[in-house]
Amino acid sequence: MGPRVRFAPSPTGYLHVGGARTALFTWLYARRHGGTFVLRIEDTDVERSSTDMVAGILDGLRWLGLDWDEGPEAGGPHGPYFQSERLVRYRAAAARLVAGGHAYYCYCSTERLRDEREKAEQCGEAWQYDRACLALPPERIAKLEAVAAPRAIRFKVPATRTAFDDAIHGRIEFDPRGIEDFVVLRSDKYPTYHLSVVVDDVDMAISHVIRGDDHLSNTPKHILLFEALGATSPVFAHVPLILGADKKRLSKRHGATSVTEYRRQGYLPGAMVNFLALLGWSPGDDRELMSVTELIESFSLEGIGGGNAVFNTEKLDWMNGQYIARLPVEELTAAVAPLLIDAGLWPNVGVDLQVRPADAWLHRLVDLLRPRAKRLTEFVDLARPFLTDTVEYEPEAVDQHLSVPGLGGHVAALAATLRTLDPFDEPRVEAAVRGTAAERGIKAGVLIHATRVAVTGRLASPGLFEVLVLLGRERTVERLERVVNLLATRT
RNA sequence: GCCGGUAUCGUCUAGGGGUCAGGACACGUGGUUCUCAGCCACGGGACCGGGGUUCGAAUCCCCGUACCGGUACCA
Repeated sequence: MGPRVRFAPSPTGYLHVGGARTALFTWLYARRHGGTFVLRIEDTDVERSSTDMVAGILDGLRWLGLDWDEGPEAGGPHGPYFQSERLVRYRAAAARLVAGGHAYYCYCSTERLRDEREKAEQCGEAWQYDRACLALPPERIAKLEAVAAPRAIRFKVPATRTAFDDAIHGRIEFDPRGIEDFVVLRSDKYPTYHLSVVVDDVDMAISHVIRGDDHLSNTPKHILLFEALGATSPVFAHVPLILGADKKRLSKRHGATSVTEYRRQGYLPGAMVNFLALLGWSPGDDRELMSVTELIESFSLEGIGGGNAVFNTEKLDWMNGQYIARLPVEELTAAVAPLLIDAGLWPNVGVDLQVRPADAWLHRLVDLLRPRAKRLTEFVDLARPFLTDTVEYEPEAVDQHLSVPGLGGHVAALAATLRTLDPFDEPRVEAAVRGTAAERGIKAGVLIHATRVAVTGRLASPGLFEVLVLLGRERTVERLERVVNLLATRT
């Protein structure tokens, strides 16, 4: 039996990169050890949760390739996997705690608690629940019950020290005096986070809890609950948080925080996974570009560092570029095509494509463009000159390369040569361009640059001869002649 | 405030009582070249501060500082 681990997001927002990384670590751990990855939706906060958010989170996980063995849509023997459907269990557990003397009813009003806290705060002190309801006389309780006074259930924190060995941080101890008698079941009969996680982790037989560092301080409460419920605590591993460039907790201010957003911006799931895996975790050697298989093989909780990590978009960009460079053409094209379609650039091709297989041509284009793209979305702009016949000339390009004296004649000569060139392949096109330049007594570079501007309108493009061949003879000649005319009108 | 965590190039990190403190991103220089990108080579750049322990500390211990998290009838 392998370990049972879980990822338990609350659907109050989209899948955050921090959550995604926690999910990734958890998933890697399960896959590494032949365990079970459970997905549980913590939607007890009905007000803030929504089914749209759930769908978004599932989509995000699927996009990253993090498949779950048990959970929404997958089912499993420990369901239901939505906390909102498990309320009876929490209430039963809370009742059991009361019955066992581990918890007690609390009738204190939120106003009173708030006032006490404020009062203490004014004196610069922290206030902890004073156990006012722990020793309520029976007749007082009877009276309160008679009027059905709202009551919450508080956990009676024992005076023993709690300690545990965190898989990432090592031994951690807590003084019980720092922990107040926290509420486990609210007066509205909804559980607090502490109760629901523990009950669910027990029910779902979770062996390892891998979660964000922000839960480290809650862990003693959870351990106390596991004990009170008669269960053994799972192994805990608290992974450090992801910060923004200013070392503050990553938030909208830092730009994109949801994986959906990164997907939209043109990042490949493989790159995202690879990048996230290396944020806070290291295989122990110098490897950086790692396939999912390699990640699984090398993953261990010990490899996770103790400190928070800054989300470095530049490195993500680099890594994405690496993935774009390595992805098989078919896959890359399949990923890019929808973007071209959305931009209205495809299918929308010139005459040449009537005789060429369109997909093969697109493959060549994508291949030509890929070393220049860090994100998929960049393909749209890069591909534009190839997919539309309206050449937009960049002013600087025109200034720099089309204002050469006598250029019209040179370009016209090149157009004439190319018109009859057959076959129209790279070596011949190159020879034609260089030959024309030589005949006309100008440097090849001058003609090359002018031609580039003529056919793409831009200062930069892939290698010119490859561009011309891909464009085809007719479109090349047509664009060259357009420039010849342009230059003629100008002078 | 109290409790907990963390601290190696700007960033992600490896390492760990004796190393030229290694790699990657970013940056700089050069090469390839028709431009850009890419690719290749080279370069600058770090052990938070102070005390201990030790022949020797960046590494172990303590204190401090900074940052992060928690301190709710949020999760």
